[in-house]
Amino acid sequence: MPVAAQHHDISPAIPVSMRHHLRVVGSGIAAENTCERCALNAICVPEGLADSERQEFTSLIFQHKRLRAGETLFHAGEPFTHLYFVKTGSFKTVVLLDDGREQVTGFHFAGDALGIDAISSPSHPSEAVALADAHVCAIPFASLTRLSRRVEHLQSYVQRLLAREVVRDQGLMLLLGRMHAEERVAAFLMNLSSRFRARGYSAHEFTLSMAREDIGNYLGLTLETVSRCFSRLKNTGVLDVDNRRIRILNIETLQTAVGGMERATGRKTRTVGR
Amino acid sequence: MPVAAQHHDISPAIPVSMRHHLRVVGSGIAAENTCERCALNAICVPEGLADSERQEFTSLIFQHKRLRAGETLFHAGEPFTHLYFVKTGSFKTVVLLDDGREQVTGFHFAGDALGIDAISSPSHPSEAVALADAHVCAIPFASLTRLSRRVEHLQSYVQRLLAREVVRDQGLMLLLGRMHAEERVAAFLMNLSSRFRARGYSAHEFTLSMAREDIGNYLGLTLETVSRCFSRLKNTGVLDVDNRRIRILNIETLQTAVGGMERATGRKTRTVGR
DNA sequence: CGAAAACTTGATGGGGCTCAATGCTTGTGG
DNA sequence: CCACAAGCATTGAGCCCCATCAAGTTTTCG
Repeated sequence: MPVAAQHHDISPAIPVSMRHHLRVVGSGIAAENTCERCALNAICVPEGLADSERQEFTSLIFQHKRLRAGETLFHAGEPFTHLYFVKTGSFKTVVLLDDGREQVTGFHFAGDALGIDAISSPSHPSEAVALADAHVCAIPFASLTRLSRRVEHLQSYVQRLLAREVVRDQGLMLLLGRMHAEERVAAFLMNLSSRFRARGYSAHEFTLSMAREDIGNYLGLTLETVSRCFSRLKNTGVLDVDNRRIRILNIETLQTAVGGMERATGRKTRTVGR
Repeated sequence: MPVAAQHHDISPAIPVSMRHHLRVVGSGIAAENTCERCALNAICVPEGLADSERQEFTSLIFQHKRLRAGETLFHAGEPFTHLYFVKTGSFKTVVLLDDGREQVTGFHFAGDALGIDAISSPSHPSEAVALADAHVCAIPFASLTRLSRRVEHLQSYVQRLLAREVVRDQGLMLLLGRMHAEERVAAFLMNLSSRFRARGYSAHEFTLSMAREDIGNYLGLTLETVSRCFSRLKNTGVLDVDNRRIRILNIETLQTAVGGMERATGRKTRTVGR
């Protein structure tokens, strides 16, 4: 099975121009270290390392793991051993409540780290599920910690991963606490758009790798509400939505839809912000 | 002005038996280091340090700052220089949206750290406001980083602070995304209860230091809804609420009110979780 | 192809927001 | 010390956004 996107691989694959860098020897686990030639090098591998240190870092990655769509990379409560980096495909992370309720806390694409929230815990507080066939690198966290005692940059690297996660979570809290349904959906799309652009994909046209239900759960809405918001944005000419294919036709309007302007319909302006 | 609680200091003060440890010389900024005799020593100061290292850590605290109720410790966007620990009083932390909307992301009491979310950022992403007259210790973060290069335990200490914050945020996301109003209020009270117990105060009886509006903002509700939930819990005999004075009469019922059981009233059971 | 999953769209109702009035608490100045 | 103001909290009435329920349609995949 080739690594390149299949017809049902709806995740944002690495751009064609870069794909040859990602070839993995054999199937399943690849022993060969390919970081230096990996397209994601600049994203995963910390900056400011000396060549020897950089080599030490990349040599920590001794597992390349494959997952099929729907498979779980780690479950909540499982012992925390590795930090992961998404190479291809995409993931959702989910936290669970005792009574079975779930909250999707994030979507993760090529270059994103997985398992950050387990740092300093014995076990994973959340679980990570592949949304499409995926491929990850695994770094044993104990080794990373050991190495970071000698290599100064690595210390702040882990710190930066954690801090970025805190700020990201705060943004989601703002969304969940203070935004209306349509604002949440607009914010979600803008977020995807800028992340895809940062990875060298189109910011205006992309394919969602997650179901409406996952989006709804992430945004604190139902799948029906998400679907209706998509339709409304489509009818107002902001988006073109065809199943999971998204084309942003008017990114300025979408951006203003995030902020608190009065709604497009001439309804009474709410004092916005519950 | 004495450090001990005043009649309008409605924050959970350090228990009377411990107060003499907290006396600060003069007013304003105290130069003298008092960590060794501070009641919060076990909470703020990292464990597992050698005596000399512990002394180095506490010697970093060269500022003790006082704030009156309503004053801001740091604003969003301000350069990040210090990590703070609450000695007395209480704080709320708030993140801001461009259009003026705010989200309260947490309440912080004696022993809690402030400014964690600014680590690895040039500036504070959130702001911290004193809810009552307060007193904090300030640690210059650059010095802490420098020291943590030599002292191994300090490295994981900062990491643990950050990681704890991530997990805390995930809990709030679950609350904001998946819980009903009354569940949110119950969860909020249970959270306060256990934090007060951990600090040696009563878990059943305490005084809120924040307004209904702050609680509502924190929980993604309006102040009216919070007030109504309080009243309902009072009428069902779970709580005794008198303004900001809270007495938990039936902590088991309050706990079950957090999880997803059907509502107390005989209403139709919802499939819970939007 | 056929079944299951995913998505869309409509109808309906309720939880919580909005608006509004009132009571209570705290702080201030005469 | 009391009156007054300002802020905070409670309570009620009305209504809207979005969850729920229910088809019907499209897509996916064995």
